[in-house]
Amino acid sequence: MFGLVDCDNCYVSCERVFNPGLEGKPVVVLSNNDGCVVARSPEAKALGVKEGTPYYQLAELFPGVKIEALSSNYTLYGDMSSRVMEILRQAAPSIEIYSIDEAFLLLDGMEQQDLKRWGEDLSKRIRKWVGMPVSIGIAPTRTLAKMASKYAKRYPAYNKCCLIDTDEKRLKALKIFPVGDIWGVGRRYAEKLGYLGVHTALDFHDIPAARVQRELHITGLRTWKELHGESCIGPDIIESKKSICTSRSFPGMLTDFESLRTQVSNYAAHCAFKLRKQHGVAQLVTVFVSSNPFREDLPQYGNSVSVTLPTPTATTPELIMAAARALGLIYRDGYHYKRAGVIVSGITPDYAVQGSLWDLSPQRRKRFQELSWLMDKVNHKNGDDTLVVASQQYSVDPQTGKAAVFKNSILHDHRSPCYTTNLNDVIRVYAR
DNA sequence: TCTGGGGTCCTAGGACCC
DNA sequence: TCTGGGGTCCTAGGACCC
Repeated sequence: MFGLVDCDNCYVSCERVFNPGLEGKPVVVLSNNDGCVVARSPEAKALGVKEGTPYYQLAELFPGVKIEALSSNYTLYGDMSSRVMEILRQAAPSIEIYSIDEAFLLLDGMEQQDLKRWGEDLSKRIRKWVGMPVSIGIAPTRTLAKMASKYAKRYPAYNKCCLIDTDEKRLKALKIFPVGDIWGVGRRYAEKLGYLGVHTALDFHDIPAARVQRELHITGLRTWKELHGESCIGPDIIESKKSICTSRSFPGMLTDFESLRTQVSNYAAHCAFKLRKQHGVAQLVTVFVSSNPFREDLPQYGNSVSVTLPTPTATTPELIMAAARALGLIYRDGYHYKRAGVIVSGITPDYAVQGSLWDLSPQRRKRFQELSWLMDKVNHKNGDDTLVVASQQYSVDPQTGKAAVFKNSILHDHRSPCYTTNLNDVIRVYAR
């Protein structure tokens, strides 16, 4: 049997733990730059606030309604998440962390237990110890466990845990479950199935396997089998990523190469950091840029390019240089850039690096490695971006034409303090 | 004024190999 | 007149997830 534990309105719940005044009110959490709604409290959902709604439209869409809007605070959410995961680790034989707010439990050897009761107790414990409300689904396959967790979330009568352990319960659950809500069926597949008259999970369950394979390919067939009770979707747990991406939209728009390069340097540095953290090195650096698709009055441009490194590496200077070179290949004058990003891929473990004849000298490489290692150490101790490569803050003063320090800032005007990880933040709040 | 970020897998088609 | 067969690897695009 598999369990799926899903935090209810994860980001909003994290905020409410430290700010109980938000309880019972419509609350939303916003994306970077306070752009879009990415999380909603049940009250906000009930009002009809949709995920992805631009923040600035909330006032127009819901006039006269007081909706609490918070900037996202991923440091806080990440820390709260790891506390929940720690409890799960102690409770279940083994767990697979699926995302910041979800984990699968592998319940091997627990078939004889009263799993319904066990799940209810686990949910209660997490609520009590961490303050996080969670819904739990338990079933013979991961797809069915996901479905069960949605029932647990939707209907209070389940008492936070829904168990599907018989064919009767399975078919009953499938019957009223919208096909588009199945794990593995996205918007496109749901549309396609709709044309074929397939609207519920049971409709989907009842069509022949060959037809599923033809229309939805192998991935769709796996989902279909899972609904029949055959577990065939393996653990999706990736120890080390195959690609690492850092990208951002800018608060405004950038029009000159230097500003863009400064941003891209930052993203490359962040990719390098994440790469070192998983003890990997990357062979390929991809840079992409795009203008603002919402500004139809401006000329549009988007492009990406990849550069191959002579030797896979994870040092900050090398990745920044490669990214800057790539940016030079796709940058065009005359556009208003809204977004850029860096992707590193072709990742291999750092202990088995194949050298190249055309590479840096070993001495230079070694210095870059030591420098990167030192930066990680300092930044870990003193906070992110305490120590950066100069190009990460480079800018040209438009008045004087001289180089100046660039202050890179992402807007988050409504951010809560990092209650669990930053003492200074907490002191500041209490002082207020 | 203002519209997120980070991943994976599968498939088809082309390049290339013997 | 007439030009094979069986593979692998890579990439772009499309689907999915949170």
